[in-house]
Amino acid sequence: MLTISQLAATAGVTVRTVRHYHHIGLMPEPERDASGYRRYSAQAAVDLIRIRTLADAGVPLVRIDALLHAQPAEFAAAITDIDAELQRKIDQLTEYRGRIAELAVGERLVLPPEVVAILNRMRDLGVSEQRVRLERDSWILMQALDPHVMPQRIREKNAGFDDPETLRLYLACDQSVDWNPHDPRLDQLIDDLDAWEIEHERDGSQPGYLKLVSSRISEASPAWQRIVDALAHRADRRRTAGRKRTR
Amino acid sequence: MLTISQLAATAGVTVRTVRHYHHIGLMPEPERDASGYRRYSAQAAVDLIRIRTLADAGVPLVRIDALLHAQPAEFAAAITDIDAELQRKIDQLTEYRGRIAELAVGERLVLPPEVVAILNRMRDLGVSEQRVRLERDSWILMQALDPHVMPQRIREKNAGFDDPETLRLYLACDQSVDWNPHDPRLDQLIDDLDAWEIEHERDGSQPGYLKLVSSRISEASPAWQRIVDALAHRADRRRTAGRKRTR
DNA sequence: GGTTGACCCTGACCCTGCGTCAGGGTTGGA
DNA sequence: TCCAACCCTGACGCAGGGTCAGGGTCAACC
Repeated sequence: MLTISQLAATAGVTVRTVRHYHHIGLMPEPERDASGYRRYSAQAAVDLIRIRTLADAGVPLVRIDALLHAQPAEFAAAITDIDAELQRKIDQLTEYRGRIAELAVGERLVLPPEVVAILNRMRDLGVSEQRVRLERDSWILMQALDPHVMPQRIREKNAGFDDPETLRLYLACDQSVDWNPHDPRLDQLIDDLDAWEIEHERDGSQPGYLKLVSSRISEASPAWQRIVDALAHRADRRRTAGRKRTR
Repeated sequence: MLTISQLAATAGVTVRTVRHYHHIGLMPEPERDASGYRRYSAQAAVDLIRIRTLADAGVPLVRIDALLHAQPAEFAAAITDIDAELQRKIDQLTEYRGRIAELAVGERLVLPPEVVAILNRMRDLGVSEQRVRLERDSWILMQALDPHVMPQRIREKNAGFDDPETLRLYLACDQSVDWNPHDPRLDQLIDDLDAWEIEHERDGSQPGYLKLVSSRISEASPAWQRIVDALAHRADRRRTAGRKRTR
């Protein structure tokens, strides 16, 4: 007769593991001696080794009991099944590795290299780091919520930086971050931006992620909040007027 | 401002996931509205998406917070580390697959083909299925506890089946399973077995696993128990006598 | 016969990353 | 006013054990 630690040593597992198998019903509880110690037969050693053989092959404990009593055909089917499951997990981890490899540094964390290039171009143009982070976050949201517009936006953004007027407005906005919301320079800036939107046929309507973007911009600075609100208001008035005329 | 389900939908996770991240401190709890509902800023959406980008690449949640605030060098180091961990898991699962593939059917579950061949040879010789199972279990124990003697035992076993006297004794033992322990035929059998052990220079001493084997044999039948006990007793007497003579 | 160290027992919490109740309160539209 | 669809907290469950905590037992040695 064996004690629990002898049994465990025989199968190369811990005492805790044996008790765990009793707990989940994978092995029956053996007889106890006078002082309540478990006493195992040699049969138990054989059973435990067979269980471990399966467990060491990655078979989940819940499936082992059925497998030990299965006919060859069922057994083969179950093995095939478990193998497929293992393969699935391997594929999952392999995909993880692929993604991890792409997370090289910093902003590459989420964004494609074209966008990283845009952010670096902004830094070169003297845009504040705060504004660059906001821009980065806008791209993150865009990628999460509306990824198919990314190439288009990337082209537009680069074109904007190539156009002197657009660039001037962009940098002016950047400067205005800590202006007082009632600063008269803001009125001029808003007029210019509104004109820019009309010229570029932006109607100020915002699909999904853009609401989050402008929400973030408003959160960042009172001056910017005023700009966003004013532009939205004007665009809204234009749409209303447009409907009147076409009615 | 976003509700929790809007935030979750934005990042493509469940509401439960967001609450879980609050619980473990990965995301700070946001403001609550008058009725106690969580209210999220657009910033929270960005943060959650960045978290999920890492989580979707297999980064454990506990490590994400540090990673989000890491410098590029630390970040790269951590990524390398996590990648190694993923590779380790993949290797583990791949080894599982290899083992699973070897678990073709029934006795192949644990035993090398030579042993399976021995078991089949026993069946062909007319040995009872009970005895075959006992034999199989003996090999299982041997493989677990003393694997390096396997080739030797396999040769001995096959040699035994090639020898008519050994084979006769083997089959006689098999027959005796349900004899009464006081059956006079047992006395003769024990004499023959003892003689066989002397001739083959077996001294009846038992290393590790053999104790378990004979323990299992004894458990299986009272007649066998008597055989095991009698042989052990005689071998013991011989050893004592041997020591006396050599003293 | 007392001590010491190695065992044994049960019960319970810990890890991961959430899913899934249970048992409520809130909101917004028909 | 009612109903569906939200929201809240709290708790258990999963796989496979690890790791205390707080005790009892056994064997050997002094």
